[in-house]
Amino acid sequence: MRKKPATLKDIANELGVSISTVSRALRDSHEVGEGVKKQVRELAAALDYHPNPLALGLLRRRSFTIGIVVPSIGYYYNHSAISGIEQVLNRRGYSAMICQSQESGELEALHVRNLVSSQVDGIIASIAENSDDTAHFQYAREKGIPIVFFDRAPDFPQASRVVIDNREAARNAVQHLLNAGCRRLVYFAGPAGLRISNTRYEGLCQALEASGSGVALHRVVHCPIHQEAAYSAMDSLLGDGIDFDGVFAVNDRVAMGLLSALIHRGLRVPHDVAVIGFNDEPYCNYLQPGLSSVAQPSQEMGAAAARLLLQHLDNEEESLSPIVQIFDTRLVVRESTGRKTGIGTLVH
Amino acid sequence: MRKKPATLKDIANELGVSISTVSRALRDSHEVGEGVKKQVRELAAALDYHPNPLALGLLRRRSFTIGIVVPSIGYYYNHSAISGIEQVLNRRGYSAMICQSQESGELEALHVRNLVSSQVDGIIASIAENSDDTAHFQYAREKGIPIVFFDRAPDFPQASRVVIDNREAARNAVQHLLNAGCRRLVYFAGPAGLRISNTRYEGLCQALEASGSGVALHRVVHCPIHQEAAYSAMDSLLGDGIDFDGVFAVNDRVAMGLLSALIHRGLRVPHDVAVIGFNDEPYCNYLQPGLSSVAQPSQEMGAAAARLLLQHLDNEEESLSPIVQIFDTRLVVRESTGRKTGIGTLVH
DNA sequence: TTTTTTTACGCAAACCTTTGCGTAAATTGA
DNA sequence: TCAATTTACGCAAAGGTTTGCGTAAAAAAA
Repeated sequence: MRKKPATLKDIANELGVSISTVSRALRDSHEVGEGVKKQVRELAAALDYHPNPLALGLLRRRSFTIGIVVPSIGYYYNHSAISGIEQVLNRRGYSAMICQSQESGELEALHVRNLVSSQVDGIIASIAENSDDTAHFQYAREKGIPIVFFDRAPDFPQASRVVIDNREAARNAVQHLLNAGCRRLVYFAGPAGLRISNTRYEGLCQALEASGSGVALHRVVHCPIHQEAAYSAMDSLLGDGIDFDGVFAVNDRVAMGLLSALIHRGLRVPHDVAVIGFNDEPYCNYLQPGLSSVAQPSQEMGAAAARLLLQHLDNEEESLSPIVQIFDTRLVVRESTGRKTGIGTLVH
Repeated sequence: MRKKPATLKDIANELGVSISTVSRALRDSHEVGEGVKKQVRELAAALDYHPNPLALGLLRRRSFTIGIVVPSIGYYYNHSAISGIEQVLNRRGYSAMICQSQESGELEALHVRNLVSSQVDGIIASIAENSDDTAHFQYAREKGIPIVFFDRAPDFPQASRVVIDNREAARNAVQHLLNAGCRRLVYFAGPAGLRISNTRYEGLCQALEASGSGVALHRVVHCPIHQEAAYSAMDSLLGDGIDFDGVFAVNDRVAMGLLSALIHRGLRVPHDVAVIGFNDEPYCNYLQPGLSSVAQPSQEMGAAAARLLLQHLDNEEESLSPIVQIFDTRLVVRESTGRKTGIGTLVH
């Protein structure tokens, strides 16, 4: 037996006034006498009245629901960002529908169209790895639904985005590898269709060019974003007899897998091979050796994306033009890129 | 400029029929002629009509929003469970408000009361570590809002729960340590007020008792659920000169931290000390040595919790009595509890 | 005192949908 | 052919809230 929540009508009937008066009293309108106001407020508190969000939404033509679409909530970056999104959203009374594309463009499109059917007020998204078709986002935009991308954004100028400078971040990471003495690099790029990975590749090339001769990229390795896949990929790379002394990985999952393969093959990290990842996941510091990485302020970026979306929702009519926010990254140096001549961290 | 979604009225006006007829036509009522039905359906498709969820909700007295309260979305168990919850919920058109208690009972209470104000249809929760005050859940129940706990459940018989048998799981884990040859154990229990930790402690004791003499629990260590805290705690434990050869940790975060401290202190795992954690987080396999752990089907448990909640919502009036679902755990054995006489995995 | 202004409230529409009930017209049965 | 039934639709209420407009009574101004 569900208790019916108190409504304005309940208060109005009890007090013998009209519903409008109660509504105005609770909003502290000057059109209501002080005596009545006081009575209304007291009774509202006694009945534990809370305005019905659906009625408000119906009136305001808002569902107060936004859609979140990410490849996987399992990625540290994503659940960390969602955490930031939720914190901003909850304060404003919004709730979220979280959808996982599982790195599938088709599933992503399905989710987005479902969200539009559900009449969400806005969408925050990080796209699937091979998602170059943006028809579903176009569809949402045509319905007037604002979109904010974060982390992985497609080429879609009609939406705001919260991202990092992937080129620069990669350049810095690779420069760090070079500074550590690496000369023959391998790039573990993740899936071939991943835009941010390609952008990071450009940064990698820039760093190589800037450093002049004597350094080279010996291989770009593609594999799914799994530890296992990265492990296998590194294992077969070593089997091929490729000669390298530094690895830049598109993210920490991949780095974690390949690191494990290196160790199991008897290579010393960083003595034989230095490794750097991306995202600075919480376990990086606890791998052996500790994994150097590029840290992104994921939670802040999620919060920023949510704030941006709210901003678009608040300026509904003026149709705010898309905004791009670029966040800074931070290089976190650990043992996996320690100086080659340094004391090996693996010597227990 | 927000496009107004098509409504029944739009279709009705266009076709010169009444709103009710359109509504019935779309629901394929026998009270509408075939010709009209066809016209309505075609126009609905052309206008890309989707029923307004708020109007439906208002009518059905449902917000189609549920609240999720967890200590932190950063814990693997939680975001994995949330993933399962969302999948079940989204299919039924529900959205979620995710709240993090940050392990604070006060914040948890605040969140729950806010959710009640937001008139959520139900709540799925895993409680904060020291949350023995259940007044806020009581408050929600009095409003007729169904609650399903998962993982960490308080002593609150008016709500369903989806849990594991923590006593048995701990007993098995400790038995495994004993089988591996451990005789002097330490329990890294996490925060003192954590119910599941205390229950696991009971399981630990049962395993010790069952194994007769010759084995003993040498210390119970309390610390917050952080790698850093666990590292420090283990570090000072070693400083105290406590003699032990096996560690059972309340979860993998704690295990990861203490493992790191052991390694840095020069101890060999599992040769000198065997370690087992809980939850089987994705990185367990990639620590050095690989961390043995107790796996819970977190995503399935989240999905089960969501299904249970929907079940309660569907049987609203009959007021289904609380249901308890207990899931099986699985021991995942890795190097950290490998045979003492085995080849050390640390020898690179 | 009369007129104008202010105060303090109520009515009703709007937001969108479902559904019980009423009712013409068409169909069936006698 | 007339009554009884069926078919196919419309009306209106309900769900909870906000808000423009109308209007009595009270207060202020003339």
